[in-house]
Amino acid sequence: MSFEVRHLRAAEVTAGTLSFSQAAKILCVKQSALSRRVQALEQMLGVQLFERTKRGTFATEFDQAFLTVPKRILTDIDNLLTAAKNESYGKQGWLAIGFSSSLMTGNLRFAICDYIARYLEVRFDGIEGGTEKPFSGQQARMVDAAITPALIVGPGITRHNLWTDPLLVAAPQDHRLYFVHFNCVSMQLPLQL
Amino acid sequence: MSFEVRHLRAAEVTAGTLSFSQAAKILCVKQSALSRRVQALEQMLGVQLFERTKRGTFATEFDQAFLTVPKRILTDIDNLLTAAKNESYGKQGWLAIGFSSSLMTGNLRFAICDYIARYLEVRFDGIEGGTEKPFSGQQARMVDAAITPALIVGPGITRHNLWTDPLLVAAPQDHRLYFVHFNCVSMQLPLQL
DNA sequence: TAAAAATACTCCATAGGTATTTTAT
DNA sequence: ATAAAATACCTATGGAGTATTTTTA
Repeated sequence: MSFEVRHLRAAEVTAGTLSFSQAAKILCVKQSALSRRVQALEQMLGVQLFERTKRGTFATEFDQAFLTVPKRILTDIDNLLTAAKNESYGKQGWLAIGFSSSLMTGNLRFAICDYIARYLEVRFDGIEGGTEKPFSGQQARMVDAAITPALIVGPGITRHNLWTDPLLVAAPQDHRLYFVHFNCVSMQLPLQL
Repeated sequence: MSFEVRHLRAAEVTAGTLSFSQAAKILCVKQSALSRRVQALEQMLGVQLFERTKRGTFATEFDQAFLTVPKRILTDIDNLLTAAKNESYGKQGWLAIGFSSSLMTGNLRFAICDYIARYLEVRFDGIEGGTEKPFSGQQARMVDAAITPALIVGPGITRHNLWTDPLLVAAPQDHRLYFVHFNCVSMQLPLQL
């Protein structure tokens, strides 16, 4: 048997619901099918991910640590599909901003909404990542800029402090939209830059 | 049809060989099967990845940009499988070293072989990454240390120069094996540290 | 009783193999 | 003539549904 995306999806949803039956409903398969999927995954990994008692399903300690990686993989895949659909994308008028949902509140949310309303000709695409350093390395190349509390460094990446505490914007120095739109965002943000 | 890992593998290998026939051999399937896999992927993405002329197969412009992401996803998946297999792993006696295959030659290869032979009680697990900054972000937490020409920085990561040119070892500062075994590796490496 | 998970059994969808065609070198 | 890619056709593997069992609340 080969490792496939469906195994990761099964683990993800099951970990979310802590119930095979519910997870099966969400994934539109029967409980028996999902049960086997997770079993197959566990067998391939050689690790037990869930503890099944008759009064509930629990994630094992290992699973909790394990799951962060699949989450990122699945996010990557989702973004991949989205990005491909918008192939025209890389060309013009798009601004893809990566962010952690936990940051999308208060001033930041307001500033971005304002920007979207103000610059209608720029299509805005928010790509949500996990809560922890969501846009490192190559992923940073899928978004035009990332707003993150984590430290992203690398050749060709510049940062701007948004607040005095380490909340940064990281973007490729030579990015096509850098000079055109990025500065616009900066201007609109009611934040010290 | 659902998007699965095999589609990414097909695209990756095909982009590497620029030949469906060769890629099929590598993946141990028939040329016809691979051809259909890639077609299915292209259809799902709604984008042409390869240009098939009778005098060769070429990656489209989009594909070249596109492929960096699948590469990372596949590396993540491979590491996921490796790491899970060695769940006992995190506990003791394991040393997971990430490296780029291009580096695994000459002195470095010799040094590591020597270390393996000398410290039989330490199980060694090499995790191979791509040629470019293979072990960034979360990935760095899956290996005990990475040997890389790229600059890996982050909170809790220390580096040691192996050569005077920027070939570094990056490892979490508080890593359980850091003081115990990492220094041993250092001692055994016939390199200036 | 009800509800969740595992399992035996069956079925069929589909991924892959075989064979063939086309076209270019 | 050879070699690569696409396609039609067929096969069979394995994933999913159905039905059943077990156990707990």
